[in-house]
Amino acid sequence: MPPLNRAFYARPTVDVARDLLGKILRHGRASARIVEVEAYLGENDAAAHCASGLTRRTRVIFGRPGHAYVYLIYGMHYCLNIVAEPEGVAGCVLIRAVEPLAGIELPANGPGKLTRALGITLEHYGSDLTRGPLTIHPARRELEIGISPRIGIRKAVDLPLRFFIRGNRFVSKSTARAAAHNQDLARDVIR
DNA sequence: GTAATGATCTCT
DNA sequence: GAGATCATTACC
Repeated sequence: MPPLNRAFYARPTVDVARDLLGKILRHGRASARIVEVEAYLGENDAAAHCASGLTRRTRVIFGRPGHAYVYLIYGMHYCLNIVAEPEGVAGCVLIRAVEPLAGIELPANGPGKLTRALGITLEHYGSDLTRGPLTIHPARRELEIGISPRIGIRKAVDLPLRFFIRGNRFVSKSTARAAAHNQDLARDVIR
């Protein structure tokens, strides 16, 4: 199965985030199903790294869609993001949790854990997801999507920009907690 | 130059 | 509720 093409990523960040759920993330022999993501918009989103404009660290977010934005947080955890929106428009999707399918021995239910489990580091910064070594592949499957506010941030905490697969046990613990508080939001179903 | 600050996780 | 631990940012 070929990787998702550029057009998939060149859409509004929220659409890309929701559609990434259930897709297969591959790195070398390791593969995992994406079960939890968060959308980070450009301007108007105070919680996003790219909110304060174009810097050296955030330049890929403004670049071509379908590339990886990797950064180090708290001095010890790498986080994997997928660049969305057409070139020139800021927007990215944070992969928060994946379900290990093959070639993975470590737990991957959290942004810091999944990068360690998949061997993702800063050298994947700006990597093209349509070419590899890091790729995302389609997977047709019916999903029940839950929506909740993002967590682990200080600003714009109330925006419902987190998407996850309901009932999947690999969704991170803190998401489940946030969802319990927002049952009216977590009721969306797509196919 | 230098200093403060996190899209976190684990253990106590 | 603290600690691990460092790239990026903002401000001298």
